[in-house]
Amino acid sequence: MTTAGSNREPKYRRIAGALKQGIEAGRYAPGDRLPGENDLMAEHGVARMTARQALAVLQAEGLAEARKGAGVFVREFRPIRRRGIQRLARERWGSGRSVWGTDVGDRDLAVEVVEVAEKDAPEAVAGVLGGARTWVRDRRFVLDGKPVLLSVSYYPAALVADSAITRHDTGAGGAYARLAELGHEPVRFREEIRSRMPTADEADRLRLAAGTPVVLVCRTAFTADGRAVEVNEMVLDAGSYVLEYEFEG
Amino acid sequence: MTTAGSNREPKYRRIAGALKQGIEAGRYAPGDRLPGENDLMAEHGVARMTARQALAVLQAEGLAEARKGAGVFVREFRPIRRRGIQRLARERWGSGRSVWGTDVGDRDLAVEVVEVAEKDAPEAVAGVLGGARTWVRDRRFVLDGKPVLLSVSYYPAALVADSAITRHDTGAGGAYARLAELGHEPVRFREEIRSRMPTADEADRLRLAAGTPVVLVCRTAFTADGRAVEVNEMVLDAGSYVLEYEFEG
DNA sequence: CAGTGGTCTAGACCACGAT
DNA sequence: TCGTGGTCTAGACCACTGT
Repeated sequence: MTTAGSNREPKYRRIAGALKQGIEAGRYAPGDRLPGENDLMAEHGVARMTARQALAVLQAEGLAEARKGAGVFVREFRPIRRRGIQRLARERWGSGRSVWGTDVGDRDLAVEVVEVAEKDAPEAVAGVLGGARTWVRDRRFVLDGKPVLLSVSYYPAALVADSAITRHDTGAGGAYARLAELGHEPVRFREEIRSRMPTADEADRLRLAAGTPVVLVCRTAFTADGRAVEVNEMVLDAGSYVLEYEFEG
Repeated sequence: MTTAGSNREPKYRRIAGALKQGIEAGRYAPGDRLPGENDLMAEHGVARMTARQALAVLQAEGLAEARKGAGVFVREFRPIRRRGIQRLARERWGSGRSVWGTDVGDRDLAVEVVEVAEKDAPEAVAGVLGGARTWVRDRRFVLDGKPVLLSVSYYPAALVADSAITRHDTGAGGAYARLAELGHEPVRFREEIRSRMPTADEADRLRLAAGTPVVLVCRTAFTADGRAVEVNEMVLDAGSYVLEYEFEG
């Protein structure tokens, strides 16, 4: 087969490429349904598995999303902005004028408290906090009905045992206000960031489409005298967030 | 088929799960070869496509990597640490004691200059810099022979036209030193971070295995009077980096 | 060279979503 | 109910890697 000319690109890639072009050219807008397996089989004269492979490429790249019994649809990207320093963010310099324009989000954010319990922290966290015995606050953040963030916070048990941090509702000002009242106000923070594909559990709890990575943010909060009083491990839906940090050279 | 008991997990997932367990349990160490398609077909009595699907799961999750003609291998994760504020990073508080232990990297880092040219910047960048006419520095960073970072920097053409920023070698201290000499020293920075699956071109230029996301970092540098003098768009291999930021509340 | 993963076919049955 | 994507089979040929 294959008349003259070297066609060394696999069929499924050619098909995927054609679909991608269609998306970029705007022939398929975000939310639109793409041609289905049967359409591609007929149009390109290929077997079902080949058509599937083509659609799988778009899904793996995060461009499309399959809905069982309905079709494959073009995905949308409307992330929310998370600022490292909220206080400074409102200063005059450089305000507005961000490269990735995103809604600041006055949307409906719900916080589900999954669990609050006294537990041993993982080894790496225990090393930072100076002891394994911790109170753990496990929460999930849901934006407009879509889960976007899993958050697990660890506090040294000896420090917070008698505070509202051990209860579902930490009260006004949250855990940091309670730490401050205890004489351990966090004033400095370190955030470590990486990204990878989600585990099956993470994909489930964040309801992630295939082809969506997660961003891992690990925040450590320090008091003025350098003691670590909180480690917060967060798992973010990468399609829902843009992180922002500002600092001086 | 399927003797008693509801086995509603697809075969390929069961097989993938078994392989994952093997990795977690250490039966397959990083770099080891996993059972191949033929092995899985024989062991589980399935068709080739099904065995492939199982192996595809591990690759999509970034746990394994296929090498044509050789096999599928367990991947390793040894990222390098990139600090937002190098100066402050050496202060006493909180030094050491990071949650994700990673080599600070005294490894061999090569910088390839792909292109230095005067060009129109993309619309979003032009908006930040206050004009589309820019000098563009396109570079690729290679660590121990493995590409880890693509970097494209934009500078207002009117500002840097006569400086070494327009040449391949910017000289001692780099572009920031040249900007300082021109009276436009960058003193404040904003970095915006997101993550997604790579485009085919990015995967190619970073030699990414399937199942590896990229991290996008967009840095904007401001002078003391609030003028943006550089926008640097970076594409990082997510498997090669941990980003770190420190700030005060 | 033998073995590996990569691509592809032509069927099949299923669970699910919308109508 | 009908069309969709999801899973699976049993074959096949190819290009590549290693020895």
